[in-house]
Amino acid sequence: MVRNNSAEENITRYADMFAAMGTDARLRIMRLLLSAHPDGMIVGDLQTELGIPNSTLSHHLDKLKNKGLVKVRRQGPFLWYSADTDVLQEILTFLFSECCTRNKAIKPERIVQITK
Amino acid sequence: MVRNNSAEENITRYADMFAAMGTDARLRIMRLLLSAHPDGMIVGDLQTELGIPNSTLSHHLDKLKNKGLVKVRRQGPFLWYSADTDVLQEILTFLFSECCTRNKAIKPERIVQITK
DNA sequence: TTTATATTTCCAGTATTATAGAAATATATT
DNA sequence: AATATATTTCTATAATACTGGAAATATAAA
Repeated sequence: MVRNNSAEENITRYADMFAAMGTDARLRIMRLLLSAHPDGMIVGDLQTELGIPNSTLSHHLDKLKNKGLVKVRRQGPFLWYSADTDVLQEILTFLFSECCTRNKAIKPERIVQITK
Repeated sequence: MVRNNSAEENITRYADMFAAMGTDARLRIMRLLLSAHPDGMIVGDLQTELGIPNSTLSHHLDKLKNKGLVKVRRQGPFLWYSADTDVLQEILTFLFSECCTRNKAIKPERIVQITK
């Protein structure tokens, strides 16, 4: 997929991704998937871990998938969901750019411990 | 304000902040305020710049203020809104921690150009 | 081909959010 | 006090999103 990378033309896309992470349930899903990276987790285990009804969980996963935050692969009867780290990196880079690079509102060293 | 800083107990708070940045209008507001940091901008100029009706803009600013992303100060008849960089730094640190530190799903150098 | 398990889709109810015109409030100026 | 400007609050509507039970689908195993 060819992706326009100028911040200006991607605002809506970033806003949508923030919205996708903008509920308690979905942010917890992302955290769980990151903790299980790169394998990810199957839906059933997410459900057990989070205590969310299957259909509700399925809707959340669908939204995360649609906004590009997670990927899925099937293995037999199981669906393995995993965090899309390329996209998460894009989000981090966007925020970092807006706050630290473009506008120097925040000093990078307040976010990253730069070890020499 | 004493703030619990363990990620686990702050998930809902972070989710709310992502949701606050999760619309086109509000993400554009944040970008504008960052570009005008640290002074910020008055509501009228935001309105002119973004072309949003005053009452709609006021609701968006209210949400951003409530979730802690912006601060306000009055100067005569003008309200100056500015990005709360302490809170933005918290968000960046949270994301960085989840993706890079806690789980090593993303390498830090893919986000920050570390210049020596 | 029957049965079991995993997950989604269908459907619907409820809640939340976004939008914006009009009226109200707050501050300043004359 | 009267007027002007800035911004919010009131009020309402429409749109979107969250939730979850029940039925449907997909895969595998016996």
